[in-house]
Amino acid sequence: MSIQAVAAQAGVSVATVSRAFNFPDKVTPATRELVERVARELNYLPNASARTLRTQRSRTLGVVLPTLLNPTFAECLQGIARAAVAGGYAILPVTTGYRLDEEERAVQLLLAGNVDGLILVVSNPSTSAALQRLQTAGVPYVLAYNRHSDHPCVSVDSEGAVADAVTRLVLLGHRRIAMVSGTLAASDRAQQRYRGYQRGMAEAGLDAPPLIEVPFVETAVDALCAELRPRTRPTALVCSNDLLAIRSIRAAHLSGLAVPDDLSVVGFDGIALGEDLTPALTTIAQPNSDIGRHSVELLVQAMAGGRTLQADASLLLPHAFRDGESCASAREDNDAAVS
Amino acid sequence: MSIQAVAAQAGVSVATVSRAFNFPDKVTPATRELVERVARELNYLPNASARTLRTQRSRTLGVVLPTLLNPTFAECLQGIARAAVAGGYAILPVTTGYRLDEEERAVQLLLAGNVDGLILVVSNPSTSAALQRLQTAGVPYVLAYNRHSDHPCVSVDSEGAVADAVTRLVLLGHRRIAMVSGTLAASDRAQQRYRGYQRGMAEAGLDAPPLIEVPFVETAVDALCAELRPRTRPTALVCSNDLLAIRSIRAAHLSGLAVPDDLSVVGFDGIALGEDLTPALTTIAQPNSDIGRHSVELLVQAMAGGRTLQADASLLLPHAFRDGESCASAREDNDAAVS
DNA sequence: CTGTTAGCGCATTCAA
DNA sequence: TTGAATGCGCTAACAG
Repeated sequence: MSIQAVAAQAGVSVATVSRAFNFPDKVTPATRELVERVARELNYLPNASARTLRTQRSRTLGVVLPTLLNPTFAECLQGIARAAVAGGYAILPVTTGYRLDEEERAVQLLLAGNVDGLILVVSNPSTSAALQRLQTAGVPYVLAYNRHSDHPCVSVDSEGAVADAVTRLVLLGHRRIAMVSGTLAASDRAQQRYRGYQRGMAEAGLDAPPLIEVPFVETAVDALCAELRPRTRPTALVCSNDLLAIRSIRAAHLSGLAVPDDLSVVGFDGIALGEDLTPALTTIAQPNSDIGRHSVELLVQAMAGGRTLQADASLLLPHAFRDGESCASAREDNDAAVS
Repeated sequence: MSIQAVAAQAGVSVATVSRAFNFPDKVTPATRELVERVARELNYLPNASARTLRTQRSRTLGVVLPTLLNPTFAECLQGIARAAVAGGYAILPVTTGYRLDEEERAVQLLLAGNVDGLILVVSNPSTSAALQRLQTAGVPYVLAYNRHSDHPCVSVDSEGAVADAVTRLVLLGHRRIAMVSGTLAASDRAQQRYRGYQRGMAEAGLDAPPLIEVPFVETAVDALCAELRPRTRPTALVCSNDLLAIRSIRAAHLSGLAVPDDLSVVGFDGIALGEDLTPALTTIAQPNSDIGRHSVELLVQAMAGGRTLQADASLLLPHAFRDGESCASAREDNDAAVS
């Protein structure tokens, strides 16, 4: 069903049909209605490829995310989708599974698909070959969650947030506070959060035990259990994301520890699911949906001006410490337990 | 960066460049390498829109899902993505938020985008206007999770699975078994699962209390709490999906009930997260990733033959009762509690 | 093995 | 206000 067919059936030229759709004001109300009626009857849909080819714009935004199995990114994507539709854009989401080669492949795919701009969560902005490509291609983009002074980013102050969380735990009487993180090398957020942990511990004058580093994708509850052995176990765990926090709680249970009585657990991300858990997850909540929304708005705004986004357009969104039930005061006998 | 530029730079015709990419065997190794080198130097990417317009195929599959906030569909999408890549297809996922108008809008968008085929989870195959459109458009499609004798579907026997689950609960000594479901009208799966519940109860000679129906999207833990009031409360809950099961466990906790000691909870879906929870979710596990994979394979196979998929190609995949910790024998005093 | 050329469906000049 | 004609980038005849 092409514009030709509609034009023929309506007894007008293809140009008129095109105008009736794109500039309704530029045709007589009579002809417009005629065209619309015929189009409807014929089930006509403007061909997106042809339109993109002709106009050199697709009104589509590419979205590159690590995974949708982490609700954080699913929530963000929903924010992106909503804002994109509102701005008259479609989205084309792709996941990378935290793999660099996939990151590059994704950007390549999206570029070939003529997206007008990109929103991406990359492993590490400093070293991302995908970003390099984008820069040279001159395609507007914005990073979400990532934080880097050379790129336009929409993020939160992960480092400060974690440092604050550590301070809270210290105020609750905790001394042995450990951090659980996904593979540091695979995520600049993990690195920032780890720095925040180190800073918080240092400020409290506490020794930071070695980072408990586990894979992002697999469950690794067993590995976590190993870290909760009685003699050396921490009384509080700061987790680099909510999924890890959930697994840590599981590991505690398997190790015979009660949360929060024997072990406090703090997450990071603020996934909605966390509030429905028992114990409800105590976490540093990011405005995931808003991160998506703002990313779109920044991008669309820049594109409207025919510009690419610059680093100085970066946005730092507020986070919030969300009090749940997975965190409590250190018990007296905990000190005994670890000594 | 167009094929023209590459051709000029390499000193060959555009046809040769095209061949070098699409039929490497049809050009001399020398020219192929030349073209490849030049293309790389120029950062050339074949324009997908132009290619689609010309060939009338996009090598893209549209995917219509209710939401990605339910990990079930995120897991399925991952299966789809993996299989699609393996088959040389890209995917274009869209969510509908369980809304019919969005369902139709999504199909429209994808059709305009020239997808070669669609995988969709619709509200109700019988009444879906979107499906109607697809049929008349003659575009190949397959339904995932939905089950209907007039359409090609990849699904599990939800009804039988829930009936079996009820039987298991009865064997554990439960008599007051209630069902928690999302809005029935918004999902044929919910309807099938409810029928399974009714059948299971009937077969056990038990009275089925009224369905506890809550919204799909909101949390509705409060509403669930209301259903757990002492005098009439069930001793076991069969939930139409894992998210509802999680919320039910939360509601139990808020109501002062222990799971599984005071209340058994069975979910449906088998989301990976469920295994990391405490208590680990007892659930009817669907092979979410496989549902996605098989959907793609069926579709790709049909498209390769230039056909649309017919209802008789439908696949019924095996489900499994996954034993967790949210389910236990009915306690003696439970009968006292409800009497 | 390689080049020339037409046309996919559409938006957009330029004329009328 | 409308129509005719051009070309976006590419692939697929067809010719050489």
